[in-house]
Amino acid sequence: MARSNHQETQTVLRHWQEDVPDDRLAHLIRDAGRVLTKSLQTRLSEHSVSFGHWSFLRILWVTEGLTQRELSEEAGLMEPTTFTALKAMEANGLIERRQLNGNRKNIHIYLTQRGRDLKKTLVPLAEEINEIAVKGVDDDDLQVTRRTLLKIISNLANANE
Amino acid sequence: MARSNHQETQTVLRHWQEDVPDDRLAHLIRDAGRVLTKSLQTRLSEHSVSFGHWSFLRILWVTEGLTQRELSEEAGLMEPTTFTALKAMEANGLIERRQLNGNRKNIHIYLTQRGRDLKKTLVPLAEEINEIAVKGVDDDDLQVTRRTLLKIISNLANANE
DNA sequence: TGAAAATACTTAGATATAAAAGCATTTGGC
DNA sequence: GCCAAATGCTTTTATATCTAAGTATTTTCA
Repeated sequence: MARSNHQETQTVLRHWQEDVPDDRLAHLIRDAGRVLTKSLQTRLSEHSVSFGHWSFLRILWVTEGLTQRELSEEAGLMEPTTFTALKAMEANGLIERRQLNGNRKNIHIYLTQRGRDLKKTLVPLAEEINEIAVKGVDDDDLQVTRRTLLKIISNLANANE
Repeated sequence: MARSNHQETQTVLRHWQEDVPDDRLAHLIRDAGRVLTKSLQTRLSEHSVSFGHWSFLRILWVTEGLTQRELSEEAGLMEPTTFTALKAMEANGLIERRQLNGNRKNIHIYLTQRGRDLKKTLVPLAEEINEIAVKGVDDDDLQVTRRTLLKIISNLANANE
């Protein structure tokens, strides 16, 4: 598995060193995202946590009791995505879905002890990947990259208005 | 549709202007990729082309007759992804899958006239999105961003060895 | 030359994600 | 206080992608 993973990332790399198509920046950004996601996914799967669940755990480790909708906003994902992920996480014993104060509409999400405990195991994995990813990159360059990506997101947000 | 798209990208934006979690660079890269993909997807769908099909059209506009495996490599995607996409593209009349020279193993992919003609329509869409995305960004910053992303991909490729 | 190895495609099943539409509940204004 | 609008969750359906495993074909080499 590490093997084919390696081959795959090598392929992505070679691709980028060779031909440079017209919409290359978009393509490059997507590829980087894919490699990052896959690296995390591989490590998380050793703890039976999927990438999608990680996104919500991260938020819940900071704030429990949010509604599904609030979680969607925080995660930047659509509600059906959130819904499906949370249902699975409930089934896996990572969270509980509770209705409070007689309100039958809002569903609040709380971690189980198991979900809470995973923080200590999983956060270091993400930090490790970040360290690996940016090794040898100037801090200045990272700043520029962050700024550029934010600008791209903002430009497209306004254009899709 | 443009509306909810807008709201969604706005949500992503707000998210990034507010809290800054620990693995923020990875998250930021993925978000940028998602916004870029969605922008292209929206425009492509007006021509009944999905984003997945676009990836292969782009390659085929440069070189026809590649095998499925070669296309996978070029696109940086796994074979089942390629297989499924090409089957659908064949059904949509964008490509033809042919066996040559009595070789019953390799399948070579050719564009139909319709597939070929789409180039004039679709390439400008991608160019437009790129222009919008990088508007107001320094050329130098773009260079730095490209270099940084490449380095990230390369770092992770080596780490997954 | 015939069996083992390598190659190429295909199938099956899983995850991540979204759009659209439906249903139930709450809220706000008259 | 009631009804219309807004809100929040759920279902359905679709796309994009992967891993793992299966099948068929070609190549290699003993």
